[in-house]
Amino acid sequence: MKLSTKGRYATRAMLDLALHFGEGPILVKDISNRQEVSDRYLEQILTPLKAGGLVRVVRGARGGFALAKPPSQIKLLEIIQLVEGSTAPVDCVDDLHICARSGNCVTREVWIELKQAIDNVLESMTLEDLVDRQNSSERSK
Amino acid sequence: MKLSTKGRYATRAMLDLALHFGEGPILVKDISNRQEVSDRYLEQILTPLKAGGLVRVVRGARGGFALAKPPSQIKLLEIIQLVEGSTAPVDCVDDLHICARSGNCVTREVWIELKQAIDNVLESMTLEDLVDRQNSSERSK
DNA sequence: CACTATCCCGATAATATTACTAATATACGA
DNA sequence: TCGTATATTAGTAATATTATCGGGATAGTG
Repeated sequence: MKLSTKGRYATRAMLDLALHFGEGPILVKDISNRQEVSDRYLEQILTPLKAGGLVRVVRGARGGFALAKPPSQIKLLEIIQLVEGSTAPVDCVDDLHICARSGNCVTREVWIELKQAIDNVLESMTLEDLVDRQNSSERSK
Repeated sequence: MKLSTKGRYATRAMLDLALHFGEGPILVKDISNRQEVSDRYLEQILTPLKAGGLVRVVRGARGGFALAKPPSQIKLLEIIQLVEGSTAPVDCVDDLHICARSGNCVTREVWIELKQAIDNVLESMTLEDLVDRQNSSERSK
């Protein structure tokens, strides 16, 4: 039940962009430096986020990445789904036909409930929530 | 966020044992046949469940595996934890020190909430619940 | 226009995990 | 003491993940 680095890095990169929202294009290199991850790898992770319309890109000199929408309109679930695919803990949750047993499999029902619990958390949280938390934890130092 | 086959097979094997609770030792081979998984691999999966005290073993002729407690006293969370380790989606949830950023990392708080949501579901469900569901879905055929 | 900054794309290397197999040791019961 | 069954340990093939690299496309800048 581990989240891969894609999901973690993507979330951190998006939070980074949210913290700099409104400042124009941000360099991948700046994000990767602040977040201490490989910039080449981060590029790959940003690609599906661009394709999914969560970030917009300015190419060429003075280019970079920026959120395509305000942080309040980006749910964590969207980020995770774009880089990791479904949050289903088992594939049969999304596609009944990959396992002949799915029709009357009681464990499948458990995995469905699990997915719903996960989605509830990630659906209810936006980048703005993270920004707020970050700010208030900074202030309390 | 995928559950490995260990978690899935272990859950199904334990449900199988629960359905045969009270019938004495059950052969690994019988479980693996019914559940259509490799018996060699299933043995490996049962090992941590034995170590964790969820199943008891009778070696030698007429041996096999059986639940160590009634199905009502075995939570799915215990099964998953024994074969997969923690349900934490990211390692820093269990051990703050594996990442220097953990001290003031807001994404970590999200992963903590996620783990709690997962545990809530798995904690509230026992093997008996699964047996009941299975029986009532059988009857409704 | 030439130059440079920046993202884009495809390939692939390195590593880790998963799923499974093999062989041998050990225990129990008749 | 023999046959049946699990225990234990080591090995491995397949796959997925993580990360790197080279070269190319694009857009500002002077």
